[in-house]
Amino acid sequence: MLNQAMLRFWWQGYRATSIEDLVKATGVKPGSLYSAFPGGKRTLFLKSLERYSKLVVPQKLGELAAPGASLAALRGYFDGLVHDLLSPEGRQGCLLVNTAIENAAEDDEAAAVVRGHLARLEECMSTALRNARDDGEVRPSVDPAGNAKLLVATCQGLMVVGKANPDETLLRAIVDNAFAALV
Amino acid sequence: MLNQAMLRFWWQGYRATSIEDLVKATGVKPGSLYSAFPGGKRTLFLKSLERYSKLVVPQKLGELAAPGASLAALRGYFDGLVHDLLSPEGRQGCLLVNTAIENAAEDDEAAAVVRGHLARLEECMSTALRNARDDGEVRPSVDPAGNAKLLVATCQGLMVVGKANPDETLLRAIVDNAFAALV
DNA sequence: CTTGTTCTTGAATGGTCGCTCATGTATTTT
DNA sequence: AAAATACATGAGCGACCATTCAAGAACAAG
Repeated sequence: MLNQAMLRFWWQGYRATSIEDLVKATGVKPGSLYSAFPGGKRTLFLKSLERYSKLVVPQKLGELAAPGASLAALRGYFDGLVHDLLSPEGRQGCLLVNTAIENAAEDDEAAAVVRGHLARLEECMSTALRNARDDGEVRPSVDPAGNAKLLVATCQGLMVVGKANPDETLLRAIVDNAFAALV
Repeated sequence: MLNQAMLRFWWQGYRATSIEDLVKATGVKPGSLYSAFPGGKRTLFLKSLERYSKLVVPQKLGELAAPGASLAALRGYFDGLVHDLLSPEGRQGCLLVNTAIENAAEDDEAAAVVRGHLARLEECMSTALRNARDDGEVRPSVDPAGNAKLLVATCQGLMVVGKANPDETLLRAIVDNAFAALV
């Protein structure tokens, strides 16, 4: 049930997803839905965000989540992002990015989940950059903490651009140039 | 009327803005509204996008739109972005970024306006980078075309991050690191 | 089998949505 | 002044929204 809700919110957005959609998609009737999720649609949405954050995000992070992650893992994450944005199933982008735009301004709890995600992403990237620098894979002058923040922004931007213009050449150029700045 | 519509769509998003909102905000009654804008809400939205693109965007671009724009103008644009994201009136970010996330997947016409905006932005940044390189303000190895694409993504990402986490230190760090990679 | 309890159901609620159109009010033309 | 045309009005349309709740089904305990 929660999984279907997550998928719908992911694909269609919060406002565009109606309870009836979820009822039709899952077979769970309104009464059961509301007794299982007190607080209704919004609660369901917040739980969906958490589920996404705990199930989908780690899968997308892949090796990048490992403490020993290095430049290859970082690059792999970006390549995966590009691959997803170009595939029909990945066009919806990232639920948390969509939430940042659609809900963050009016829903502090949702914004907090997004902030948590961004912080985790930044941490992963920071360790990967530190490892890469220690291994001599990037310029010694690269500041891992600062460039992690930049790379977080870059991958959010990649998803905005990819959503409006899913062009492989363009997206690859963005990633290439982001990494060219590091070596 | 169109201006009010633009502001509402900008601040609240497409779905979250109802016709009644616009009627209340402008005093224009539903009948007049629909005879002035055949096609109803969606037409009004598309016209709002165009208005934004022609009125708000050039103002934000500032010197960056000039053919002689250089590194200072580019930096000025990013600083302006950060400033806006931190001010209460600027928290809504950019209407075209919001549209990319909320509507691009389901509305090709809206997506086309966003693509046009991104292309224009990329062009401005590309010229600014070329000028900067010719003036020796950035490394000679910097590829203006490629880095323009990257910077476009960076500023889209800046707005996503800024919407979820409007923290001055973080946003400034992103901009600083983006420009540090150029010199 | 009977009773008590939990879970499930879907019709119904009041509200809001985008949108229309008969009617009333200006404005122009004759 | 009268007629013709254009514009403005807002009550009302059917559809859909999130949500509730009385009634029924399924199950457990005695």
